[in-house]
Amino acid sequence: MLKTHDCGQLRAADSGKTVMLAGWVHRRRDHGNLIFVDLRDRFGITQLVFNPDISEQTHAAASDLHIEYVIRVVGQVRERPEGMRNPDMPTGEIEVVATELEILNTAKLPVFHINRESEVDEAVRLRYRYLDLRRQRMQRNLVLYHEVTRFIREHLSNRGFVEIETPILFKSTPEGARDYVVPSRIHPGKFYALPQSPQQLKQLLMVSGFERYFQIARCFRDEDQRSDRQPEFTQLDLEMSFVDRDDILALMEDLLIALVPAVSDKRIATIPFPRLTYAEAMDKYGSDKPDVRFGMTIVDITDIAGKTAFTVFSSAVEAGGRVKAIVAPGCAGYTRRQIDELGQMARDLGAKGLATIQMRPEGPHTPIARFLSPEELESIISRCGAQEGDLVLIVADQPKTVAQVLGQMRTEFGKRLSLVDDNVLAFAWITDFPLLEWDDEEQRYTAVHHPFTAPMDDDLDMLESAPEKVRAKAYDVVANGYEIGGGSIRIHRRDIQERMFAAIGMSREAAQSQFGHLLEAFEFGAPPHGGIAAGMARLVMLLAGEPNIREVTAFPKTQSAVDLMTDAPSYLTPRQLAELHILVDDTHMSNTKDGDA
RNA sequence: GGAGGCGUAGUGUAGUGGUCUAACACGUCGGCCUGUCAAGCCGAAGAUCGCGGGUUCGAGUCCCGUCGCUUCCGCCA
Repeated sequence: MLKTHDCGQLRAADSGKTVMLAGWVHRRRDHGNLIFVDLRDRFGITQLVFNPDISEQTHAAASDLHIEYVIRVVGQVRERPEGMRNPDMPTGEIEVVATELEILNTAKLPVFHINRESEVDEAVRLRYRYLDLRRQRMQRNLVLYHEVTRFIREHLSNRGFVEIETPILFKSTPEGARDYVVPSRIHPGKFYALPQSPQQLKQLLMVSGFERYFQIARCFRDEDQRSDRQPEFTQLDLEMSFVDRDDILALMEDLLIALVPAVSDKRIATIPFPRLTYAEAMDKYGSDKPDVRFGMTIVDITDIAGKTAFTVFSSAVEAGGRVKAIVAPGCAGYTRRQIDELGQMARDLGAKGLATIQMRPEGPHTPIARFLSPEELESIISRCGAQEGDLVLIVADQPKTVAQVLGQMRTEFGKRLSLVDDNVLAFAWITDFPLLEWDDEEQRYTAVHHPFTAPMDDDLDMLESAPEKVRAKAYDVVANGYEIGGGSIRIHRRDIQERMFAAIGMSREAAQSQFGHLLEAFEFGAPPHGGIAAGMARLVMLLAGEPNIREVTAFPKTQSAVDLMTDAPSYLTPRQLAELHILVDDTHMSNTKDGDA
């Protein structure tokens, strides 16, 4: 080892010891004679002192040090003189008086500040990610990620779970997300697909009798990015046999309740986690991943509004729509311009318009006053529970649109009015999802969750007659407006799985060629089973209080799925393409003969 | 595929049609300095204002296009 101690380790009790430290020059304070160097390694920072009275040669060498040089130092630990201790740093009571200095490597000037937490353009950070990862924020976040992973592995291992790896080169299935594919050299024209999740394989492991499986699993989905979505990501994936829904929920809830205090200072809002059905969540929060840290729930005023003379309301109700409202506390004083901006936001979200009631001291003010009787207005206000000083926002439309608009506006006001506490994690379960939904584009039903999700027993006989009414044994765990994980009890019988494939418009032949292995496995004694998968980065992002998952990902890709550091994806050489039996359109070839190579 | 935001020295910002011959902070370089810890003081260098085109007597500033990053919608079994 080039060091006897790390830079976060030495204390007053170590004074007098001769030590060897190695790391990066974090800062240098050159007083001409005395030189102070803050030496940084992964574990902390220790102050070095170079004094010409101790070693003239070493002091002269220290004059040539620059930021981020990699050095090794030999010296004596010394308690700092009274009044010169730094209570803000763990090693602040000591310093190391350097007697020897070796420059292990020089460093170009970093393109951004490594020794301060200043904002830097993210493209620059990603281009030089190895430098960005030296900074405190990323060091802290990646260590947290590791702690979360380690905790989960121990927690589940202690409960009889076995971690089993499943292949990354797998089979393409057209259901679900777009696949990332890998050409086969040995089998011209054939492709592997990278797994979107280990779903089928973990179900097969249940057929194999492992009973309790988990995996910290890499997954790949070729869809557009979001602040909480990367093209490749990691899931905590788990599956259990001989369980029902509440067993999975209890396991996951126990895990999260134990995890949060073990790795963070965040407080869990409510234990046990609240449970909402999908219908309740959409009704009250306008979202299937509601932020339940604050109220402002959506109020249904369809019965009152539908009878008014305001045709926007009544015609929406006649068309099968709903009229709903949220109450923004303390916003009655909004200016005309602010109200107009809210109206524009509502239209941008898909509403035809936005009705408002400003609860002013002199009485309710609303642009639609002339369409409402005083009793109707009073009735709406009373239903919403609006008080003086509040602002009521009303949207009339099809249920889906109303939920979308008011749900998003609720989220906006949650931020705007600081109703959300960043130190709180408000977990909740969303249950009773619909099994299927109609897809206009494809002109068929598609699985809301995935086609292996079991229908509720009571709804099974509607699978063919009223597919949209069938509820699934599916559940999501959400926190602070993010979907943290989702799972279900699975189908474990061939006949029901075949009916499910038929319900999503899949022919027997297609089912056989794509999922024949699974159908066949179900005939060899598949136990009842179910599981859940949770996005690791989303969870760590919330634990770290970060605004996106790139901040907890070592080497993330940009929104256009590019790695700015390596420039992946890149062109292949003609020789590589030939070997893979791939013809690429001239317009999509590199203009250099050797591709990117 | 669509909508919005951003792009000015190494980094972060200011500049919203006319001494902008582009300012400030941090950093960098040179000098001084033996107790600093975001060290201090003095001085200096450093920017074809993302790229291309247009409007104008005049464009960092307005318009069009394009590229990059980002947020959201679609998409994400």
